[in-house]
Amino acid sequence: MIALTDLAKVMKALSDPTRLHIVQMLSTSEMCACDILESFEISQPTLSYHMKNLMENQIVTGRKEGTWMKYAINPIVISEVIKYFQNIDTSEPIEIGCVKCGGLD
Amino acid sequence: MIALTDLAKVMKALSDPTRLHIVQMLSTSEMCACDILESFEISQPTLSYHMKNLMENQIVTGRKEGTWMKYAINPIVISEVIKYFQNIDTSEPIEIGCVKCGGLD
DNA sequence: GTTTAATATAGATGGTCATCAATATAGATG
DNA sequence: CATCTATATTGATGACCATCTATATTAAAC
Repeated sequence: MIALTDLAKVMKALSDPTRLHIVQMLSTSEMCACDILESFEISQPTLSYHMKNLMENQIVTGRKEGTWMKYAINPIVISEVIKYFQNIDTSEPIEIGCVKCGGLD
Repeated sequence: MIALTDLAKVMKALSDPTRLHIVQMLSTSEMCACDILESFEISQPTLSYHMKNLMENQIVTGRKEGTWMKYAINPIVISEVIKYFQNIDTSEPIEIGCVKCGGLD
């Protein structure tokens, strides 16, 4: 199971609409930076900054091919994130009742 | 499907270790603020700030019971988050090849 | 080897965030 | 109503973020 601090970093990396959109684009195919850039209204350095962020948090991988940088999703981290949220989702909310305020009876 | 801008807000709300931990605690039972507070080394106003954040982003619900505020997970938003990631995960990465750099011939 | 194309880095800037101490509100209880 | 308890709001602060322009690096191509 992924550590909470690491998960928080992954979430922070995904807390920007531009990066979320990039991840979505990469889910269907590996892409180079130049092609990703065309889909956005941001400058080239800003895209580079976003890609660095996504790579540092293991969300995407990058490989150099000549002058191009080809980016792809890292499915391992994605499935770790899914595991965490499925764990949240499937835990039946139980009425335990807290120490001070009671709750059930 | 949830909009990317809304999803980004949810992700931002979940990009803090304290809030992630709170969500994890709430996954097993509804809790009052006072009990949540005991698990952390933060001040009461800081917890209140985090809970407001989680509520504004629909991640948790809150109901007043006397002086106590009882918080619970909102499973709907959690499942929306899961949907996004599953969509990323299950899309087979296809080598499409970009306009400029080719890829597959 | 000079030019051109793709990407990265540096520096600056306005904005947002997590936190705290202090104070306010709201409800229960004597 | 005075008091105590639980929670919320306010105002301040240092840290981090997304973005830009300008510049550097890297690799291909001529």
